[in-house]
Amino acid sequence: MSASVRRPYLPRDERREQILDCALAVFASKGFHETSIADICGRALIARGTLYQYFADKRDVLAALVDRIVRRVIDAIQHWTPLDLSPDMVWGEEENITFVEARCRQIMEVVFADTDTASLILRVAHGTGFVGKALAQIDEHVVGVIAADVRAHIALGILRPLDPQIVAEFIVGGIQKIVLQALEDGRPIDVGRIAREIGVLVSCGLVPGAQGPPPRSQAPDGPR
Amino acid sequence: MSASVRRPYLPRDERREQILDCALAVFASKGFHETSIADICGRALIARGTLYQYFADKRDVLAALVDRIVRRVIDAIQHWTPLDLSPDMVWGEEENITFVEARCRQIMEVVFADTDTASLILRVAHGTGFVGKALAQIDEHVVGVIAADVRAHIALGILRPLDPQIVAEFIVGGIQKIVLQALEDGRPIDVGRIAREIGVLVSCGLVPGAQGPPPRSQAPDGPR
Amino acid sequence: MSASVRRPYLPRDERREQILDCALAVFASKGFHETSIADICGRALIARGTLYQYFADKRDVLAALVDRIVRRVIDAIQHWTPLDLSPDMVWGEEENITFVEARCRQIMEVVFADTDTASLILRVAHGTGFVGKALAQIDEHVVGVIAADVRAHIALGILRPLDPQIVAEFIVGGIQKIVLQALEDGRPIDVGRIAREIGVLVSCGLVPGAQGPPPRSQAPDGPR
Amino acid sequence: MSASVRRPYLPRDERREQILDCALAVFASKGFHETSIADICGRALIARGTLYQYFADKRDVLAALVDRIVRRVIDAIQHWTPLDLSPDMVWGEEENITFVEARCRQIMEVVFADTDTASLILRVAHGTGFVGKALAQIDEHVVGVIAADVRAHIALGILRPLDPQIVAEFIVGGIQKIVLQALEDGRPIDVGRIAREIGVLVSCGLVPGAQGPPPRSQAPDGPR
DNA sequence: GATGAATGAGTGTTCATTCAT
DNA sequence: TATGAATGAACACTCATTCAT
Repeated sequence: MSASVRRPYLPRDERREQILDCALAVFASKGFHETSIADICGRALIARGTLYQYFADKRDVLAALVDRIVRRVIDAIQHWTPLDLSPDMVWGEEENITFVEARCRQIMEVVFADTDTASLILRVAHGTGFVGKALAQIDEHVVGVIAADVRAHIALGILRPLDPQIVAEFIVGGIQKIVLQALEDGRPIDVGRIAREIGVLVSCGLVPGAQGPPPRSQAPDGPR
Repeated sequence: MSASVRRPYLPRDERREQILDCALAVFASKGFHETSIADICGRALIARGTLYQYFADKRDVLAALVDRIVRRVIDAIQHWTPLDLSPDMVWGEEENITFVEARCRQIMEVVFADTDTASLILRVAHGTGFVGKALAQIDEHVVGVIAADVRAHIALGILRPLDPQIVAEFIVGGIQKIVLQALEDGRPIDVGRIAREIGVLVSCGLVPGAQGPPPRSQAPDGPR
Repeated sequence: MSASVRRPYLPRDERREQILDCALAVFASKGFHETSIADICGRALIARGTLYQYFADKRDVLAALVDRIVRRVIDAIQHWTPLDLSPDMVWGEEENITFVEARCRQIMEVVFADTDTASLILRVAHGTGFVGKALAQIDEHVVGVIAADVRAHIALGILRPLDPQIVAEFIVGGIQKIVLQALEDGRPIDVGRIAREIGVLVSCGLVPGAQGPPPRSQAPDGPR
Repeated sequence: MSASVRRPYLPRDERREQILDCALAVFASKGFHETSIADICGRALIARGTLYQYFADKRDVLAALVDRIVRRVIDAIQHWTPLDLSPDMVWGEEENITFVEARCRQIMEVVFADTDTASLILRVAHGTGFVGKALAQIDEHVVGVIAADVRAHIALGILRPLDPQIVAEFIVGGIQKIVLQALEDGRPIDVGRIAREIGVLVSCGLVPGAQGPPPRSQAPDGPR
């Protein structure tokens, strides 16, 4: 991202951010343990000692990075459109599909601020103990929102009475898997299409019902 | 698991297996990088040098471990009951639920040979490059089987024409997430219940259709 | 040589040279394999890790050392006075003795920059594969110069038609043996005397001819 | 040499000799430090532990090997034809050449029991402290014999009064160098030719005297 | 006598971290 | 503030040697 020209004496905050940018890039591509302080500093064009003026140690760099991500994600989630459950609203199959679809898109977009962030969250997360805790917050929040959605709908009798927590974890995990797989295969991600597929799947299930969703123009027609 | 007496001149193959058992336990609980050769040997009650009579180096231990797991899992998958698509079969909603349920149970059981294996697969997997490649095989196989199932059903018009690959990845990812979450929370896993929920969700969707599944006794009625 | 104070933040090049000096001393006295990194660092009063900021590994230290020696020796050889073969020159027995004597002195002086270097060249040389290759260059150069001298003289009919290569190797080997023997016995080396003896031997042979060299004051008169 | 078929339960002395043969081969080609016990045992087709029933440790193997060589060489030297100095013998230039030639041939033949022995003596010798001492005996003996020859001739006025020790070391060193060089280049060694050349060189010198040696059929006529 | 499983001291090497400049 | 030389704890790995079988 940054990797700007050598510009000594940067204002403190900017330098800190720059280091974090570089660290993110390197962590994402090599993983935490495989990344050396030298890697980060090399990319940031600073001496190794300089980094220690901004961070206590290597873990602290990752911690700050994760913290920044968690803050951003949770902040984004807070601005998600809440579920509209006004009693006079008609909530049919199509409404539900659209809603799930929207949520999926939101999740992917929040995790996909950029590829590096996604990679860090999905790959580096597990494995490094102390980070797991922090990143778990993200999942908790996302899963929490979904679970709340589901629970509310169930309470209204709009949705089938499944375990909201399981459903939420299942959905989030499914999305993450698809993203992760694309990441590892180096495939691009068609957010719109994936979100729609998941929307239909989660809302209507695999077995075609009487009033299944109307066919769409970009409807998939087979295996990829 | 292992933890035998001091210097008990084990036959070559047994010792090797024992070391792998110990390595699995330690890797699962501490991660690859945090685990030292001394950790493994300490648990196996052998000298550090002994390990090197069986494995070329530390990576080789993990590689052998992963290899063993991959072999077991793939072998297990090979024995999964194939999809019965005899033309005279009536394939309704309930049949599909049961089928998905069974598959979920199979996946969880294969990954849950034991907790350590699950932890290794789900947590250590991503991160160390060469392991990712090997473990990816497992996912590929599992996803492949599911995708094939879905594709076959779609071809028969039994299932909605969604992208089989996406559906398969979604299901596998969802299951993994639920397992992983339970693992991290230290919660036990009610394989039967989870499988049923997923079966219903994936088959019928959240929106209750005309002929949804019949209510069950142990139906969930709220958040956990 | 070296042995400076603790932690004296030396400029990069100086530190490198100092480490090489220390390495030379230790390698010369203990040999490559018997020398540990700790030995070198102990002598240089630096931490073990510091050495690795200047050299890739242990072999690299020896390689750098040998490289430095080879460079110096070959450089010295390049400045040796070439053979004067102007046609009007009278080239008799005495001239030849003096010439051989001078060459011997040059060889010994080049190898005797110091005792450690001599020891390294003559003792450590053979044994460690990659060093042999490098040090072979020195011998090749020296032998090459001698052989060229002999060949030129033979062409002019001044010298007996013996095989120049054999003669050159014989002379160089003879000198090395004498030096090595002195080194192992801890004897000092009387370069002048040895050079003169070899000069006479090689020029006139053991059998006294008609016009042999005139007697000298310090002529040896028996066994040592 | 040996490396015979697997024949367990060999008579003690034969097995010992076989191990020494194998050790010689490996030491000669890889050097002492680069050779592992496993190398030797692998070649001898015995288990590693077996070696320790014949030798105390690795050094002991080399020591025994060197001892065997020293014994053989010194024994051979003892049977060298002594110098014939009967007063009625005519000792001219040609006699001296022939004598030196014979001695050279003897030296090379003794050192050339086989290539491996030569390699061991000339390459492994220096470098490994304790072996140096043992192998020094060989040199001492050889040099001693030559020096005695020279000294005796000088006393009779047959040879020029040079330092016998220096002359002897020079000759031995020269021969060793030629052999060593051939060894390293993988060249074969023409013992006869080399001996003759050295004979002439050492006896008559490079400067052609009045009655130099008569031309021979295989006289060299230029550089190789 | 022969085996090879087990040992563990010894060493090379890495790299996050410190600190004099 | 920025530097990079210096550090040293930590660790992987080797291999001669022992000893139960």
